[in-house]
Amino acid sequence: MGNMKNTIKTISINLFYKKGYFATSISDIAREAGIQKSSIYYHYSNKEELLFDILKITMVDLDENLESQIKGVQGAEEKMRAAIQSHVIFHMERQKEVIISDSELRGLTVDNYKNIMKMRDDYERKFQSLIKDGIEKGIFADMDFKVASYEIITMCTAVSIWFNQSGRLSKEDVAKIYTDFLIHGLKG
Amino acid sequence: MGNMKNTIKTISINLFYKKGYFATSISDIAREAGIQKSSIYYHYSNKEELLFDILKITMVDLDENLESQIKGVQGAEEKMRAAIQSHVIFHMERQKEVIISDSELRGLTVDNYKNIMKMRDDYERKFQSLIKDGIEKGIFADMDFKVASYEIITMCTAVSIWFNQSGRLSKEDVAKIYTDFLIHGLKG
DNA sequence: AGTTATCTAACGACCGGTCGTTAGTTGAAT
DNA sequence: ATTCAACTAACGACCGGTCGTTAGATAACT
Repeated sequence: MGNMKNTIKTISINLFYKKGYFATSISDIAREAGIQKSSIYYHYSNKEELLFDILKITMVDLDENLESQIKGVQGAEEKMRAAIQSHVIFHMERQKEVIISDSELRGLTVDNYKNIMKMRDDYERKFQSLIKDGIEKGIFADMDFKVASYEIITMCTAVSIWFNQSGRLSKEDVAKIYTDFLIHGLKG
Repeated sequence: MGNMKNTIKTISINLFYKKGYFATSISDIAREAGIQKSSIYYHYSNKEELLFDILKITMVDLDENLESQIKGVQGAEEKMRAAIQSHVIFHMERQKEVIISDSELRGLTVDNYKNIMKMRDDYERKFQSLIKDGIEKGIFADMDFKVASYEIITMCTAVSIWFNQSGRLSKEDVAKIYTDFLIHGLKG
């Protein structure tokens, strides 16, 4: 699996997802990694840093994913379609990490919490810009763009909860359904 | 505040909401209630029963709310509007409890978990029936009714996360925005 | 007298984290 | 080429503290 630090991170993602951050002990992680719990502290200075590392990387990847997918796309509707698709597919591919990101923010101390929330706000504002742009161009109906961004992001984020990799629908199927549904909502 | 059992429940809702179920200790609850932690055990046989009590009542109320709001309403679209409005408004009025319901299911043992999930499934199926009905009558576009139910329910549930009682928008404003947006999505 | 509600006191288990130590590796100085 | 200091990665024992829970005493009300 490569180096131990990565092993610890991967195991932590699985355990935090399965049992939750607080219910997962350092001993649990060490046991699965096949080392003593004290050895964890060579790689991470405390439990929270481990959580923060996971949350931070997930947010960075999510944001980079969005930027790369909308870059170069022309037209307000097409840009929004790309953004929705990017968000939905990321949340199907990185299910465990995004579920941790949504449910374990309480494990962070103030500074780290603010750090993550800042990234979230920035990400949210990118969707709001896309909505505003579509409204100004008359492609989307006139609406409260902030509420619209919450509607879109929360709905697309929740796909991580119910989507089943080996289920009836492919990621592309789901992305298409979500995109069409939301574009109709935006066009009004 | 009435009897102690109710006081304990109300305090628990606030603490579970603010700090999370696992991070809230029986001592925390007792301290706020002004009693010793052992006295909690006179009213609840263990910590999980306290959580289960909160989750169960919330689900029962949510379901009763839905039934009473769609009862007597005529027409597939109008019935769906009533259902969405019922769900959204409940999630703005009972923010703390529904957030606990969505994030603390891991605190339940198998039997209690199954109990709650059964109620959730039943509730979900009621939305699916409404969608199927609208599709059959040609009012909604032809679509995957299961995915559509996930789209609607998860989006409307998440209103509990961002809605601010003393914010810019009233509950009725938000309900209207959500209902219109989703009906457009359903009509395609 | 009996019941209800609370108290004090303690329990065993487990937690996150620290400590001193060790074995193996690396890299520069001699 | 050999020596030696620093670094990496891990060990196992242990700490103070908190947790949920239980047992038994006690006070207040009916």
